[in-house]
Amino acid sequence: MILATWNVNSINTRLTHLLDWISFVKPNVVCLQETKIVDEKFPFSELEALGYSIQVYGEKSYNGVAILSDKPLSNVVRGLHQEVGPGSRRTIAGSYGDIRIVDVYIPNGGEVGSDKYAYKLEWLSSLQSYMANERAKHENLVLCGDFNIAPDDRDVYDPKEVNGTIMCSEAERNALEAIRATGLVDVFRKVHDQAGLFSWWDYRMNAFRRNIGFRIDHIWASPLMADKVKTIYIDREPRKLEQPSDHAPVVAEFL
DNA sequence: ATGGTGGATGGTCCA
Repeated sequence: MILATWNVNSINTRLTHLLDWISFVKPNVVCLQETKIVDEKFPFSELEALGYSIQVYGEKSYNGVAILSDKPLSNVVRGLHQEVGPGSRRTIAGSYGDIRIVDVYIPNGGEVGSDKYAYKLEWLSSLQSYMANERAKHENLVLCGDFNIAPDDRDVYDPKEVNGTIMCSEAERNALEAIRATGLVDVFRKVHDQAGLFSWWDYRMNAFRRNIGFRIDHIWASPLMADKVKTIYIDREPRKLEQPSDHAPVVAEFL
């Protein structure tokens, strides 16, 4: 089973890249973030033509998540707990056979100490309780998406430069660790331990060419599920194209 | 401290 996660930064602008990439990689499940589109306007037909069933939870201009799957998901849940409304369409979950999949777009957080940062930490706390509940219910569980947090020094281009700033602050990393401690494994780190493997590069300052990046897009799984990983990689190819998303897709294959 | 770029939008906000 091949599962991918990709922050596309607008499904409309990235649709051609997404269709080409999916046709090449042929994932069974694709978790998308930052679709930036209301559900009625999602490009269903183009993706259905590739054989995918689609579940969406979007809003105008900002945020928005979706899951594409080659067989329909069951028990789809939108949002964390009871939250509704704009600014919060960041989570969609569903069951692919006996695998529970949770797709998240964790808030960016602006700058450390800002209102947005406080919101990010609150949101992470809410995700922790959500995931504790999911973990209690599902033996095979995947949490994936744009976490907007680089877990450790290997996941940033220059720890001395960025530790303590957004995506790399102690409070964010502690909150992320608390979510992991509900019973999940960073599948990428189960396979690769080297530094400098990033999933996001700022559009500015030729950051991609200079590999000034961060590993903030993740696939986490419950232990038995993580044990079944065959390969996991970050696909930098789409980031090299004209008009790319600033994020690269992450792909995992499970036996 | 600022600004560098890109998406949605039609002013700025967000990342």
